[in-house]
Amino acid sequence: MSSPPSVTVTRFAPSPSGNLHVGGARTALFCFAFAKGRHGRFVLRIEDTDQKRSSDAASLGFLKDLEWLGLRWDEGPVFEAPDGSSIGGGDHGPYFQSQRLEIYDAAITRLLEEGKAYEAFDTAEELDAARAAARAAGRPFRYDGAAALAMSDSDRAAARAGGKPGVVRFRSEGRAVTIRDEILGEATLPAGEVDDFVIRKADGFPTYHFAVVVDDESMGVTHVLRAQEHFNNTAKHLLLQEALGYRIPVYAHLPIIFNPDGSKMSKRDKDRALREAVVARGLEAPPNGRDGLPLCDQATFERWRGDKTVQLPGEVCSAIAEVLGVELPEINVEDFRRSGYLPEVLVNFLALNGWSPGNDLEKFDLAFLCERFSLERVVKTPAKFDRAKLLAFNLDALQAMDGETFLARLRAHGARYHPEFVARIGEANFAILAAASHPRSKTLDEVFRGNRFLVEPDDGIAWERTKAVEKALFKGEPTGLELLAAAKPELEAVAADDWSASSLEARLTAFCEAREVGNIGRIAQPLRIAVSGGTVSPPIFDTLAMLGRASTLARVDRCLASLSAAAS
RNA sequence: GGCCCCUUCGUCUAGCGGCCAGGACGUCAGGUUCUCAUCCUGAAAACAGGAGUUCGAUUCUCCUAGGGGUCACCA
Repeated sequence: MSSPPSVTVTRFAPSPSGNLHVGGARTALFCFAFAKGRHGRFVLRIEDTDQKRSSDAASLGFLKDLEWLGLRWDEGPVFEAPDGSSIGGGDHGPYFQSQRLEIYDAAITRLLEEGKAYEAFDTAEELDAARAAARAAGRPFRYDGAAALAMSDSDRAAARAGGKPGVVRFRSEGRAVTIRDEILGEATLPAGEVDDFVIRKADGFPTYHFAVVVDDESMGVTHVLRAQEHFNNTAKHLLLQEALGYRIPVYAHLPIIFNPDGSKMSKRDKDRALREAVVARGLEAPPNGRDGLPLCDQATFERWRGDKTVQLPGEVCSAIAEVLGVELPEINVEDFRRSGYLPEVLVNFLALNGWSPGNDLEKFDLAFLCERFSLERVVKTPAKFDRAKLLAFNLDALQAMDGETFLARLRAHGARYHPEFVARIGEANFAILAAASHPRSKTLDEVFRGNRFLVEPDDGIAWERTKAVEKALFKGEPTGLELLAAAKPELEAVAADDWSASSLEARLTAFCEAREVGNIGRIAQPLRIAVSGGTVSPPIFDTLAMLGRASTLARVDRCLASLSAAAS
């Protein structure tokens, strides 16, 4: 059943090698918005024609990320969303290219029969040599099909029988091709630019170019929105479409998203960040994980440490970073989710890289984007991904929430990424923590990362003698430590069943006034250090309330004992 | 290197022949605050360069420079 041409159909066609990264997410977002805004269909197709690089686990990861962003596909792999609803399916499947081999073969057979494609039996070595020769001569390599074309049927039969793996190449005849693009305009690749490219690999799988063209046709795709790096490829696709008698979809090539330094965003950035940290610390061996075993073997670690081109598996990279306390740059959608960004914020921010609604409007949701998105307003220039602005957007969105929503979303994030923390802190205290953190958090995750002291055992608190700690504890008259000792009886005077932020505040405010120590900060800071080990925590009375009477007093005692001795 | 594309504050962008070139993030300077963060005021900050076209160019054309993409049996 094919769609009437009046229906807009877009598709997002990732290859499942790795995770969905923000560039891909932005492409998917625009595809989604464009289709939805025109009451069309958004198709998801998995381009797994590279057997070496594809894996089932990776393709499933994509689905989860897209769903999280709110980009539900109308057709594609079937996926059960967390809310129990089902996404995907459709009449144009299968949606995994690896399951569509017969379809491609039929089309290739047709081209072969019509003389628009031919078999070739060049070895990788021969091709490499030809490429090297072209390079040495200072000209670009273009495949010369003369020899393959000159083969007779019996030559080919002999080659096949001899077990020589052959490929099928498209006969482009070196024609000039004009590409029409909704964003970039019109461009002509001169004759000779497109050579006889491979359409079926020796392993029997189609190449990307061929599969894309066949699938876009059979899935009724009317608009191809994809990254600008595909612009030149369009010439090949146009040639194939003409040879196969297909419709030509509208093309729109989206600007690429880069790192702030202009490099491509990729997993490599994580390896680089981790390697720098490892080298800076002089680490010679892989650290141990929670189970006490090294996170990877010594040889792998050394090779990775010394060679910038070597990458560690993603999980190993993250695990080592976590043990070392190194923050890796977020690259994949999952990374941003783990870091505590909101999906609606990521959607909003991603849309702003390459598109804007005009009129100085920056904050909007997915529905607005669907309604307003248009190709005319997509810019031509590549964007550099600005995490600082994303962070500011996230803060704004967090602050715009009501307390209840913040609590619910914080809880969901905690359940997913910090289950032990959530279990230990308990329901009532979690609510206090959420309320106290709400006005001061830029991400969901920092609430958990920054407040570990709340769930540590009392004797697990260690006091680092940083400058800020020294100042708060040992400077002034009286010193912070002396004030802390003096305030201890005040804390003890608050009964366990009266232990709340408000009673503590009343008590300690009175204490400050009586002692004429002035600002409440004079006692807040020593207390904060005593109970948390550091100089940063939620407002002090909330902090003490969450800790409870016993823990607070135990920690103050330990602090006094440990640091008074050190001071003298 | 060949071919293709691109060029407004540090960054994301608005602008579609006549604007004191606007907004946001960031930065800087003040202020509020028990830490952190938030919050409030204010400021600095851009049309890559050169020729044209035009009464008039950020806007149109060309050239130069710079940036990007692509030249696989990867997508």
